[in-house]
Amino acid sequence: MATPGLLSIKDFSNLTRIKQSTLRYYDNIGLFKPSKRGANGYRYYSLEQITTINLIIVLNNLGMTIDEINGYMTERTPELMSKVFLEKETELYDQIRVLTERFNIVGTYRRLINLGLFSEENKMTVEYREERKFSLGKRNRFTDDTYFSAFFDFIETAKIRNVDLNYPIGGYFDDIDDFVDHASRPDYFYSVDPNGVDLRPAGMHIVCFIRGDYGEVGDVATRLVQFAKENHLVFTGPIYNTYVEDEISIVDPNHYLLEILAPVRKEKEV
Amino acid sequence: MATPGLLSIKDFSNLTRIKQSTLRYYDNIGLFKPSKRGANGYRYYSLEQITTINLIIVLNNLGMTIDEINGYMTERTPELMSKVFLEKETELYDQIRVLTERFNIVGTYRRLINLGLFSEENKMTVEYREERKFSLGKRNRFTDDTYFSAFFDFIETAKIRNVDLNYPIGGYFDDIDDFVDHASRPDYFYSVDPNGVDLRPAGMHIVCFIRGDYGEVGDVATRLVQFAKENHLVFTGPIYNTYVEDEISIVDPNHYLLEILAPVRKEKEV
DNA sequence: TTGCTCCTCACGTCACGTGAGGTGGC
DNA sequence: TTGCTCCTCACGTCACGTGAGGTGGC
Repeated sequence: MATPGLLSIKDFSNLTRIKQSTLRYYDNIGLFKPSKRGANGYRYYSLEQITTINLIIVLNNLGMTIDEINGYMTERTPELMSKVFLEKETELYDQIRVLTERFNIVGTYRRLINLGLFSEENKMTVEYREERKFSLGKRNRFTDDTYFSAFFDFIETAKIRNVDLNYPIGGYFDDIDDFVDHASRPDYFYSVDPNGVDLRPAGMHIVCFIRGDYGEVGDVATRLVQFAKENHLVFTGPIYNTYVEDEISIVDPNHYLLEILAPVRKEKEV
Repeated sequence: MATPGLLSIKDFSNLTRIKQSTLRYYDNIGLFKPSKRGANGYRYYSLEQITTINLIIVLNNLGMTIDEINGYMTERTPELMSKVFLEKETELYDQIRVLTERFNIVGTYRRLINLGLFSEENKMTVEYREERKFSLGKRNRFTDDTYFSAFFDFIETAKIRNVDLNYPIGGYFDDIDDFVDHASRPDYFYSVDPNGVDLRPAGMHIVCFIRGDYGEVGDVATRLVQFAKENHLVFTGPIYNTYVEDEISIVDPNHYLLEILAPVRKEKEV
């Protein structure tokens, strides 16, 4: 400290934990200038400037731009700041919602991937599955030969129907007959959104994992029927096809991993 | 659609809701190229490219940089992505915590400002106040004439003691005697952190608002004692000085608004 | 000719961080 | 002379968005 009460840029930087480069930058743009300049151009800051820089740091920490902060440097009243802060709260709330949504998305993908990693392919088993929420799209209409025609519709109407496309996507068949009849053309597409409005109830399911591109399921539908017959099981609900490994985790489209879930109960003995 | 199954940049942009400028940018940097270029340089995208761009969008929405995404375009396995996603979840969780903290900070300032807006200055009243959390700093030692010497210590040790400096700051006196004795030199500074480890209990308080710069409280301490005497009140705890309007909402330092709280109970009748 | 779609190229953005090259006082 | 602190200036960053100026086909 050369002059009493005045701090060099180094001391002021250490005290406030603001980088020297930032202090120079704020000086250059006119946001926050040192109270004195030495003959050699050195910057000197006064103790009183701590409250000013604190204002800047707090507003900056609240996510305000330099421009906004600059505006409040000369003109701020309790009434105005109360209003501004209320708006900031709304903004922050929205940002938190977006990040929470992302958090759910990564978690959903990760859990599906792990499900695939711990499963055996092509083997049919009967397992208890907990309930899961999801979001059905509109009913599919395949207007031409391609799988895409209905898929486009799903994508295009997703926003209107509040279906979040960031989650993995699955195919839904009203019943086993539909699945046997047109296994590569689901009656609906759906998004595996854990906050969706539709519900897959808990219960026993035939579970089978198979590999292939979208819509390629081979003869799994008839094998499903066969397996049910052999094990005295009756189908009790829609068929769920969920890609637990899709383009997100697999490079080669021919190796996506599909989980097929068919809710069942035991045949009643006569 | 000139070529069957191929989409112009406009159509592809509309379908995927990705801006044309973004598609051109992704092409330029080599992240995502159209499957064909016309003789005139026009870009044409195939339907199959939707899954690829979906991968990019999803990873982008998860907050990954273009560089990270580029890395995963050629090399990704379920095992790797499961690991990466777990790390992303941690990152996102931290970001959510930061934003939640900011949300609390703006809310705290706003509520203090509103408190000031609805209060009358210089008037003493007795009011019930709910409990509030806060964070005490270390005990103050004023090594020279200035208010700053102790304040610096508070700021410098804040990080070590986990005291969040983004919240408004107040002064704390062990009892009314200390306040009368050295009203502009609190025994402690504290941060009005709603997640702090210290607690101001609920109860009746003498409340008074006065205006002035930091540490300028005039004769309010003796007036407090006088008021208590007249109203047969006994002081039962520490004195809390909170700046409800500080540099954050007031330009002129001589007009900060200070709230003084003194917990009291009625004198027992003999 | 007009309108539409598409192209390339260059520059702007936001809040700094970094590094080169140089100065001044002990 | 060496080491330290400070200075200015210029360029880089990140993921695009914007605008100028021009082309090609109906």
